[in-house]
Amino acid sequence: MPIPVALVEDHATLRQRFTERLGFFPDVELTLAVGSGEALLDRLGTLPEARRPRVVLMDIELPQMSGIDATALLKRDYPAIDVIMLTVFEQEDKIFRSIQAGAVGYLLKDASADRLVAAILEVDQGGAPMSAPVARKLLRYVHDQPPTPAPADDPPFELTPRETEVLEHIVQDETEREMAEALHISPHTVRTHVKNIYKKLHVHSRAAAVRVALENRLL
Amino acid sequence: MPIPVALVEDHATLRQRFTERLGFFPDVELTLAVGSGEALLDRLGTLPEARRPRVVLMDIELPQMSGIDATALLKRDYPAIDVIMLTVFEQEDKIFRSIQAGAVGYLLKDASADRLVAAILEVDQGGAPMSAPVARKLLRYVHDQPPTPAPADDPPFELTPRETEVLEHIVQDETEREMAEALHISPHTVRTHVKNIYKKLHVHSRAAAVRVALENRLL
DNA sequence: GCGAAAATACCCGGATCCGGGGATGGCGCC
DNA sequence: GGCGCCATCCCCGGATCCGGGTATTTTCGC
Repeated sequence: MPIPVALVEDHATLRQRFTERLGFFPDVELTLAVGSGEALLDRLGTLPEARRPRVVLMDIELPQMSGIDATALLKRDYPAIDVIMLTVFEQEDKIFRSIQAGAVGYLLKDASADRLVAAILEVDQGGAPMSAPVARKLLRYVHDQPPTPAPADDPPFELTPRETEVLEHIVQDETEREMAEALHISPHTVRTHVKNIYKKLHVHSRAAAVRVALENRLL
Repeated sequence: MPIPVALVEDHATLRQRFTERLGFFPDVELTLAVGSGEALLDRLGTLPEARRPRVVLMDIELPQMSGIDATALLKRDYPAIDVIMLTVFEQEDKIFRSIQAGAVGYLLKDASADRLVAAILEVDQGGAPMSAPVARKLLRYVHDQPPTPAPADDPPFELTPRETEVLEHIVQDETEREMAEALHISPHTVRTHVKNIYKKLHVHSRAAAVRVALENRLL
């Protein structure tokens, strides 16, 4: 049973080209090709569920309603339908807005027919086709987000309970004398704890220790 | 010229298996295989830049220092080296923590040798190899984040461009003398910039400055 | 009871940081 | 031309940090 696919592309000649390119593949069937997001939503409203596409190829640059806005509305009303964005070239801000609108794939318009069909199949099977640069951008986005807290059971950098306590005071920017008073121990003891912490974190200064602590959510 | 690759895997038999599997491919060369994150960092410290690996295959489950912690330290000290995480099965929380530690690839340990080498080549060319489920998880993460706000026109804490530059070097844990050399200015100049930065961030030490910079994402 | 790890404490000398202040020149704006 | 801001440079003295070690006691699991 071929996967029913819809295409949203405002240029008629390009719609024709896509129709021809997909026509040679038995695994997919272009059952709908429209020129705008509005038209897609209108048509979907008239189709019974069995006749709806499972995957939509959505041009990101559409007149009036953008492909991103159309994707958001589509996913709102038909969450089971997967959307692959089509664009001429990759723009980072639009990649993220597409994904946040609910697209699960992102392809260049001039991708080969093989590539297109492979993407449709991958999406239909729960994947998320994207080019290498797009994947790297996603990683960078996740990397730049605030750190995801680690499960508490994972002992971070093998710090002992007392070392963790000292590290907390380091992050609070206390001097070693102040730490000693707060913990009721000798400043010499604090010094030794600090040296051991530095060794475990592979750092050579309290500023670096603070950074590792915050970046790895040790506290 | 084959890509120099390092492997961090605590089980000797698995290290041997990886060595054998990669041995048949002329595009990559396993130049280093160690049993722990600590050992990797130690070895890297003794290697000149030309002899360092370009890609590291990092077992996520390592005794003592975890693969994630090792990745964070590795990226801090050797940002040009790419890391591919190896795991037995995909755990969502570790995927994200791996990426936030700086990994750019994520593979199952039982991936075929072809898949492994393809991933190494992809990473080396700026890609981010991942399985379909992992890609879908990334998309879901991005989708679930609050919409990305436009960058504020207001510079945070009113730091001047030069002060921001100095702050970056502070976060990199350089001494004031090192900063002076890097920026081609006098250490006295760096000192004045540092004092001005402290005043604007309302802190009294570089550790506190690092903390404010990281917590407020000033860089 | 034993061994290992953790916690504690101490010393030394060098390096760096910190905060107080001062100064000059360039640049853009009024 | 004057003003304010930015970037630059300098000096001083005190405080703190850092890394090299060493040692003893306490705690905990076996």
